[in-house]
Amino acid sequence: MAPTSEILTAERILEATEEVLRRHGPAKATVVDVARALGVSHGSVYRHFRTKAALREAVTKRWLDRTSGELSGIVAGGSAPEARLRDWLAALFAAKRRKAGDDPELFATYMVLTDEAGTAVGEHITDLTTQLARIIEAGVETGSFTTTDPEASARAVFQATGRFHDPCYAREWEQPGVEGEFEAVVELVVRGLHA
Amino acid sequence: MAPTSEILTAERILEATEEVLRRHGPAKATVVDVARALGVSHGSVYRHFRTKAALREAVTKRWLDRTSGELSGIVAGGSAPEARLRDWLAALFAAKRRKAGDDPELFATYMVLTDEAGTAVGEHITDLTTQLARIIEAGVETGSFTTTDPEASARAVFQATGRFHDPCYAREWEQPGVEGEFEAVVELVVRGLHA
DNA sequence: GGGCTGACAGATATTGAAATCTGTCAGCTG
DNA sequence: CAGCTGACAGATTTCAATATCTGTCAGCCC
Repeated sequence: MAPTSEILTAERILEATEEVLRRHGPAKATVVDVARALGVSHGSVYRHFRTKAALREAVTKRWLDRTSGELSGIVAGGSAPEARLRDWLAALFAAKRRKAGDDPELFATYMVLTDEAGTAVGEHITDLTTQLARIIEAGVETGSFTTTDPEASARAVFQATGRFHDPCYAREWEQPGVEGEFEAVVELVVRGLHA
Repeated sequence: MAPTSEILTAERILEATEEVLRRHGPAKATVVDVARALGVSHGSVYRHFRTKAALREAVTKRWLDRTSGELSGIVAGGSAPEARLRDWLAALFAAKRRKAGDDPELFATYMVLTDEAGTAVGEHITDLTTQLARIIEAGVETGSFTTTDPEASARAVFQATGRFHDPCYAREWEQPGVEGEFEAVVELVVRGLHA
């Protein structure tokens, strides 16, 4: 519509794609829509992204990266490792719950996108478990935690708390009692990490 | 087709429905199909089940009950509570993995059914966590486990191991390394239950 | 010439008319 | 008369014709 006279860049295409996805949803968002929103022909979009799938994956990756960025601050924090672990898990839960609760439709859109995405989700999970591993390593050094393999423990902790961050459980995050369930699982897991 | 001369009973309808679901899948299985398989008119089916949804829910309930039945034997076993807990979790994982791996289409069918089912799934989960609570109570008595609320701990253990029994993870149960991941989570959880 | 356009072929999605299904019930049948 | 049938109304699903989209590319424009 508004033929913005700026140069067409991958970044601008990604922004427009996010907007189109927000408006139309994952099923009806077409690259023609994206091109129209940018005031260019759809051929130009294909100059920056080989396929529609690649474009969607790039949008997904951006979204996922924003989420891990929100958490990375906690890893370096100065508090005791056990408190940091609890904080990190609580922050992950809170972030996911907020995203799912504030705009359920957009969240559903990204659930569809992450299902399509090839490597992006795997990389995101690796990213998060690596953050977890750093915290656990710190705990091993201070003697709070005991484990022979912090990476493996990090994966176990991540998987054990899946109910509170895996999107497939999103609809249960608003039910009464989840807070308590979250506390109970975190308690179990933290105790399991101790000597 | 073959007009079995026996009396039409809810049980026979449920069996025929399972067969029709196995053959046609959840989307294309109609109550007309079920009636045809039994050699009766579809009106007769409605004499035993008020709606198609009620019929499907009854089939789902039967299937779920068969699964919990398989596990209940372990709860009463004579071994040490910790070993019993490990056995029970391993048996749950093995049972789910077998069902999903042997006949993926049928498993997918039941995933659709359980999504529709109203209370049946919740009751099934309550059933399983109650079994878990019995084992944990036994462990508290022998001093192996420490917890103020075995029911709550049972729910936490069940949720923490969700990745290895929740159908939404079924596709990951065949990937290499799951065994190890399962062991790691069970280890974490069992340690968390200790004093 | 680097970046963009727009027409094109094949694949995918939409649409609306026709077919099938669900749930009911008056009446048949043994 | 208890249990079953089959025709019916409204809801849902199928199917095929039609429209739109994806991905390519020769050529245009700045």
